[in-house]
Amino acid sequence: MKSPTELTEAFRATGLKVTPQRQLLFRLMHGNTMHPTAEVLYSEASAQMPGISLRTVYQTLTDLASMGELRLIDVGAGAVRFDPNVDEHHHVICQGCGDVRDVYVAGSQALHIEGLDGFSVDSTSILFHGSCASCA
Amino acid sequence: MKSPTELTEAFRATGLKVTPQRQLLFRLMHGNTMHPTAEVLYSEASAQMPGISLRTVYQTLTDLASMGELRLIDVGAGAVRFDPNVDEHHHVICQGCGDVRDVYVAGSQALHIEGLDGFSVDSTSILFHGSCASCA
DNA sequence: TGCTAATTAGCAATTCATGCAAATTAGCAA
DNA sequence: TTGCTAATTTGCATGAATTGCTAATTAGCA
Repeated sequence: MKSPTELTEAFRATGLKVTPQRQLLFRLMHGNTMHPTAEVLYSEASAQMPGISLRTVYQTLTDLASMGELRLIDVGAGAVRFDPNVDEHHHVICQGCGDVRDVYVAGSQALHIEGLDGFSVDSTSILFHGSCASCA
Repeated sequence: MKSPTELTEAFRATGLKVTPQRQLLFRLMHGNTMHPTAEVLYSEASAQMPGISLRTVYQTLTDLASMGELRLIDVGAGAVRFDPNVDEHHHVICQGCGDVRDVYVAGSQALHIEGLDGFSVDSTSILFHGSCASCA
């Protein structure tokens, strides 16, 4: 995702307001590799801005996602996670502790797929399930 | 998944009872390529067995899943889908109508993954997003 | 400084799924 | 065939995650 400064400009340019809540979330997400859920971000945001609402956190995150600045990750259990890395990449999740990491898969856009039955493919999401170094 | 007859034997052999509700779900799922949700199966089951409870449908499906007879598919939106195909395979989902198909990906277990950072991988789930022939 | 559309907060509502306890029943044994 | 008992089913309550709605607030511009 863009930097907080760039996002500020991009928002204003589109007629969107740059509120303190949004700025805080820009900062919390920028460069964040934790793949946090909305609840996690809400508690982090609350520490810096008591009274911010969970609703606003959800709102801002989904807004950023629909602008293409965040990627939503569904790991199959629990809440959706948000990822500021919007490059072509995929994820591993530790089945022990739930930790998620970004991974890069060579040739993930050129997989040989059988059984497409007329479907055309726009994008590919790969989720690897395994164990992290601590949980192994 | 095994055939209804084989499942009947397998259940009895484990001390589990073969109730009419379970038999119905065995039949509804066997060879089913629709990737139905629990709600869909509940309405199909209700047509043949009025009064069957949604709770029982969920219970039986998750029991079958934990026996390895069904695969759970999370497509990132809406309810979990159930798949009697337990071979190594993956899925395409049509972003228009939500239709899901099984697909086979050559070499999906030998992908070159970068950034694993000490994680070991046990299994891989690939979800392709696209459009089906009708929605294209 | 004021205006106005955008945003926030906060609570209700929804969706999907599981927990629980009472009533029922499959499968076995006599 | 009958009765027993543990397994199962129901049905309702509960829970987690997320969205809908609306009044109150506020950013950004004139």
